[in-house]
Amino acid sequence: MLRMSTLLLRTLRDDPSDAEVASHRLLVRAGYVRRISAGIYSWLPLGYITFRNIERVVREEMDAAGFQEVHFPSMLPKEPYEQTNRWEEYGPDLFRLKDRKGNDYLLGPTHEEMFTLMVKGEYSSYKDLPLSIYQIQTKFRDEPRPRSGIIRGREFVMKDSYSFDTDDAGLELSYQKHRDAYIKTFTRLGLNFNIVAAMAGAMGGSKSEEFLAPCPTGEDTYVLCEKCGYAANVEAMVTKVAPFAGSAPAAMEIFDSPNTPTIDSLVDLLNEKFGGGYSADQTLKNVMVMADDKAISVLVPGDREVDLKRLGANLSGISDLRLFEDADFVKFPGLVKGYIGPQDAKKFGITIYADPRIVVGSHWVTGANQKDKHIRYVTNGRDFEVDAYIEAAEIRAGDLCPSCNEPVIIDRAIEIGHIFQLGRKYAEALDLTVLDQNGKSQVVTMGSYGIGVSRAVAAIAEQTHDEIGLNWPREIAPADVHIVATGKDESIFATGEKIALDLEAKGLRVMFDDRKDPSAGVKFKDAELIGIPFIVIVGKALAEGKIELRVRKSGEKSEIDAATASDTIYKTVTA
RNA sequence: CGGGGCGUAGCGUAGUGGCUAGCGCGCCUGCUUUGGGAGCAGGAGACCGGGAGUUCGAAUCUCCCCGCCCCGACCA
Repeated sequence: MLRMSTLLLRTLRDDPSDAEVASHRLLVRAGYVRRISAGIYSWLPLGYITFRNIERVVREEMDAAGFQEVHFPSMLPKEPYEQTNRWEEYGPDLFRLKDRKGNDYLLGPTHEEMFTLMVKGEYSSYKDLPLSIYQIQTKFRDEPRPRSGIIRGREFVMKDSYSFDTDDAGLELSYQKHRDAYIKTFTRLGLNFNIVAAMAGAMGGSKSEEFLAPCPTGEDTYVLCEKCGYAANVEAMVTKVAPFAGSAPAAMEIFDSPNTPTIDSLVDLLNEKFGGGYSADQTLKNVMVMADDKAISVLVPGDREVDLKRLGANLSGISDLRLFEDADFVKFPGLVKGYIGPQDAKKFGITIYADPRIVVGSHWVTGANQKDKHIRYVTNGRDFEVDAYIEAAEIRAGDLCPSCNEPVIIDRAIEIGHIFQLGRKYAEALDLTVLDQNGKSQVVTMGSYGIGVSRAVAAIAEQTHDEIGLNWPREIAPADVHIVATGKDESIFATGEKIALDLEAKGLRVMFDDRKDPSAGVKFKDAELIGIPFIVIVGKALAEGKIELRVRKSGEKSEIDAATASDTIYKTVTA
């Protein structure tokens, strides 16, 4: 039993000045967490109970799926991370330290290397696979910007799993098993979530999906089709286009266009010159980008910007992307800033990437590669060739869903889980092989799967709180029932105590506000703030043999008989 | 890393060169009170983020440093 008279808990009446998002504000006010440093938090008793409840649910679901739990140290030697090149690649996000002999260590940001080596150390036959193992572990990442309380911390707890298979079909199966286990886990945690297509990107590998908990203060933006349920990370959103249906255009025609530095000014000029009917989406923007010191041109309709994040995610093998600067234009004298068109790109030796909307046969108004001149009827396939189509244009609400053609919305969410088909990147780097049926060495293929356990505390708080406080689903709440004793009569406290003990005997978890001093109002406010799902009030109604039972979520109140209170409460709670 | 804001008691804050740094919450003692953050009386708690400087005098002005929050870049 949690007794409030002795519980290490001090609720705050005012919002802490450094907290903005609801979960952070309420978790601090209700005495669940305290900030130690930027992105580093301590858990007080209520918070730690809640955290462990979530951890327990995650563990139970992983075990139920047949995954085995292991545990690695947080502090790890540099060498495995050098073998996979991540000692370098991770850059300043990696917490590094040295021992007294000057050897390098790191605080693990994620544990692919260690898991791979563990399997390598124990297994060497295809008969041992498939295998899925996991740990629940504190991770360290020196984030450039920790924020939103425990949503993005520098120290956080993650459940990370890894699957090991001999072939792609096996990996797909392991991936699906994790996907199913994640669905069960998040459903049990009471979270609303969408599974969205994501880019595997920096982790290497192919298929990847994110589990996103929608919430207005979330930091991830994603695309959602409310009609068919299609959901995708902005980077992974696919543009659906129809083939060009119009008639063949006239030959290219150059025209004067002084003082038209922007698309808007160009559209105005077009309408003035050619009698109206032009809009920005008929113009073609040639965005020059430096991709690891190679100049590329990205074509997008004039009404859209290039989204460098999308471009980067869809261009494989490029580590540094930036827009052309003046110094770059100097290196390409043929490119007239503000008047670039794709029709001469071959001459300049520039690779052309195009948004899928630039379909073969479509014609565009674009720059004439001469100062103060534009050109129209520039036709894809006739006047220029696209080297590769790429998803690089910005995504907007109202863009069409690639699976059902309805307009999509853009929504915000907290990322609570991520599943990847990693492939053989780590197994190759660390030489994890098994012998197959023919006695031949096979490189193992891997999947990697994460759940933000500490982050889930905040995500659930975000999705379930209301104006007056936290509001936990029963399974993860710090207790099932919060009994408030209020009044001066000793029988009130004795009755509260009796009900608490009865409920505990029935297997419920109880928090008992047995404090003598605080007034009724204080106790009610605290109970609402703390957010245990059922609140029982033993107070002045006891004189008439009544006790009040409240449901935190709905605010519903009922009077029950004191004599049979624990039975009634038990039934209501477990209903 | 760029832009903006902030740092005064456990929390929220007032205080733009002048007395012993003020108030609310919380905390301690006593009395009263007990169904919506009670009342009265008394009390404890602050090297005003740190350092250097200007000044007769600095929380207040100047410089440097540190820390924190928000937006962006970046990232689970």
